[in-house]
Amino acid sequence: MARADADTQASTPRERYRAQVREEIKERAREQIATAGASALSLNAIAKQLGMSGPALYRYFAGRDELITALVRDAYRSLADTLGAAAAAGPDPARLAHALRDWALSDPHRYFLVYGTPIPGYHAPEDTTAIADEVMTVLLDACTTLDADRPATPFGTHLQEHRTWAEGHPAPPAALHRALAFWTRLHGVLSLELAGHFTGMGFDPARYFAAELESLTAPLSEPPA
Amino acid sequence: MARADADTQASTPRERYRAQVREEIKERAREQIATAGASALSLNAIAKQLGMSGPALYRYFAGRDELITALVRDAYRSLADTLGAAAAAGPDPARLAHALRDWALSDPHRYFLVYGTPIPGYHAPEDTTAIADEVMTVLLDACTTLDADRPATPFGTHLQEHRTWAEGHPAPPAALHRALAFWTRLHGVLSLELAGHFTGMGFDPARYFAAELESLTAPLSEPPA
DNA sequence: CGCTAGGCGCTATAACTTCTAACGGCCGCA
DNA sequence: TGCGGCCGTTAGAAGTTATAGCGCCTAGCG
Repeated sequence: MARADADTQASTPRERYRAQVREEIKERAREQIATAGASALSLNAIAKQLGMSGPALYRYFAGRDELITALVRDAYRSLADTLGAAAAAGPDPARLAHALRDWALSDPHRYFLVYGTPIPGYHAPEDTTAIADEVMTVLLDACTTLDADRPATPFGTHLQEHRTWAEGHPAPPAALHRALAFWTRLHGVLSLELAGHFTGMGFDPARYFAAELESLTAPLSEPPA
Repeated sequence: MARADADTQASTPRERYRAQVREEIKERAREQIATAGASALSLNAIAKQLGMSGPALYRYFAGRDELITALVRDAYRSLADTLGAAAAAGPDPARLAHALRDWALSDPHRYFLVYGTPIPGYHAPEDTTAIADEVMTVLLDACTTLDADRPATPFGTHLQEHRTWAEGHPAPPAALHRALAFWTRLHGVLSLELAGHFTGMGFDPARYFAAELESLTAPLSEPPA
């Protein structure tokens, strides 16, 4: 679970207390987001829930934006840890996919903190892009074992020539292409499922996810239909 | 373009004026969303831009929610019209895909109004689900011409047994599967691209979109990598 | 042509939000 | 044991959504 947040480890009792309160604030924020959405997050309400009044929260977070940023970073971290743990059990893409789906379903709002509608003014801090790289590396590892000596697709060669996102990774073109497809196709399914766009359509999202996964792990072919 | 909104056509001069003001309010709202995001939409600011003050807007929209709902419905309508127009030029899935991408790129925020992070409390009005059906029908038409007599995939047979989303449509199982994949895969690419998750990765989003599209239109195979 | 009812926009107000400023008390460290 | 710094407080400014009630102006009817 890798629950050792960078916040939690502290030396002095003051810092320890501070980290604890920060964590509790984030917990309440998560609850609030789950019930009313990220846009309705109210610092005042959180403070009231914690028994302290209004501006006290500003000792812990510079403002609403910084609180949300912290939540986004935690979500990214949680995703990377989850996929990392799954990868540790074996570099199987299917295992990764199901870990991703379980992670997404276990807390949809957390998923949307990472992959949801972007906020125009908001710029992700550098460390989140580092975590994003981490995620891509895990994916690339799994795909590299899968198509070690697969011929390159046309788009794969384009990726080979523009692989700043896989700078130091030894993945061949086919693996680059597959990793990218892995990411976007599974996101396509999960994002629509979590947003409720499948409700009332009748079919089983889990089975469709499995079908898409199969199109991703199949040795070479597998049509969409 | 199908710019004849249901609002615009009115008989009495009063209703005409009212519809015009409503349209202008929505226009300003769109501008504001484009620059600051939907969550930062301010009725007060809109009113100020229109030269009238605050509560006057409530004559035209019951509140922030109803304004956003109207914008969502317009966005849905625009999407359905765009795809419908593309389909009228021929039931080619590739044409539909490019129409979709052009539509998405021409106004990313409009795309996220339809497919973005859902707001927990918010329930889409019935007519939007009707429009969603309309979109799916266009997709199913295109896919039906493509695999009229294609053998059913395993998941395709599941879809065949749970096709409440394609109730009256004559699409065969293979077409059902392909239409669904069309939707989710292209959404996967577009959603990540519009949200900026591809920036800095180096490759060309348009080429990747084309590659995914090819995986969707290929007669039977085409691997991800 | 004139009169009236209703839509329209206004101000005032309430309740809410984020966030800054200044004050007091407690806690931990030396 | 002292004292510096962190913490939480209240007060307040500026913003938001939304309601209430007032007048004007106009469209439409007699």
